[in-house]
Amino acid sequence: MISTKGRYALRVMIDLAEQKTDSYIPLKDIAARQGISKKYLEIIVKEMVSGGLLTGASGKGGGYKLCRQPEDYNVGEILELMEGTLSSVACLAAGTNECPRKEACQTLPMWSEYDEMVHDFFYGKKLSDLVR
Amino acid sequence: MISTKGRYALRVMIDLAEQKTDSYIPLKDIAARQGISKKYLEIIVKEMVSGGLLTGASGKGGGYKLCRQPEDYNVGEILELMEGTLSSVACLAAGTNECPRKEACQTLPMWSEYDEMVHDFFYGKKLSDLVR
DNA sequence: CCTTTTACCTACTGTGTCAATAGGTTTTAT
DNA sequence: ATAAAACCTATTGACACAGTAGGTAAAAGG
Repeated sequence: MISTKGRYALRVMIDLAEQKTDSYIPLKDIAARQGISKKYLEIIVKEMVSGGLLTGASGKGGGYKLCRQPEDYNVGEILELMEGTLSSVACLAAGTNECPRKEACQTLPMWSEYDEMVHDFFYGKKLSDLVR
Repeated sequence: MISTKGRYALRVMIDLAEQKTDSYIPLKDIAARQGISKKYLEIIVKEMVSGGLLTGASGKGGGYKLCRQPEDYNVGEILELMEGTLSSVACLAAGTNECPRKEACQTLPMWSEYDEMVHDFFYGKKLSDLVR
């Protein structure tokens, strides 16, 4: 299951993509519009900044903004950043030590095929596709 | 992520589908072949019996067997039984109270589309497709 | 009847993640 | 100087995951 982290992150991205202005948008406003705890969003947005999805600016007049055009983001990279992985099974997630049953495993090909389908689905959706 | 419950259940089903005989197979043997704790498998297999995937027989000569032909099972029903749901997001899982943002939500259509794709993938795979 | 083999049952546990909350400090524009 | 914002560290309660432990009931063979 996609956790709130991934889902909220996506909603923040959409919210920002819908803003007309090029100035920074305070998290307070985003939280209010989306009905999400601002404190919790802080954690999420922080990861999005360090992951290169957003830029933040402190101080009065500060906030967050996209650092690319909406059509230059895809949903997959957003979800993968927040969820850590999009893999369906532990043995296919990045950074996992190889399964000793790898060669004999009768389910691995199915999981691989599944993961590829999921990857293609989310990496094929642009942020701009979700904007009103 | 698919948990060990779902993955192990699938391996048990495949293991049973590969047996030539029609007699009951002791869990001990399945656990040994699959390299999974027998105690843990007990919990999983119990759910599979009550879910109608397997039949069990106590006593000497007892064990477990499939109650249908391998081509009459699909992977989706096995995973859904063990995982509870295959839904990608909480708001689409069965038994969840409706999201108040449902109408306005800009991500819901994507999650629905995704869930449909996942459903079709797993319900389109038969157990017999995974047998050697 | 007794023993062996098997499923079946209840309970517990350590670890980790999820979804936040709390309370600060630093930065920046006015 | 002040207000508004991001940024930072720590903590928490609830729950699921992945088992483990120790027993009871059932069935077959001798």
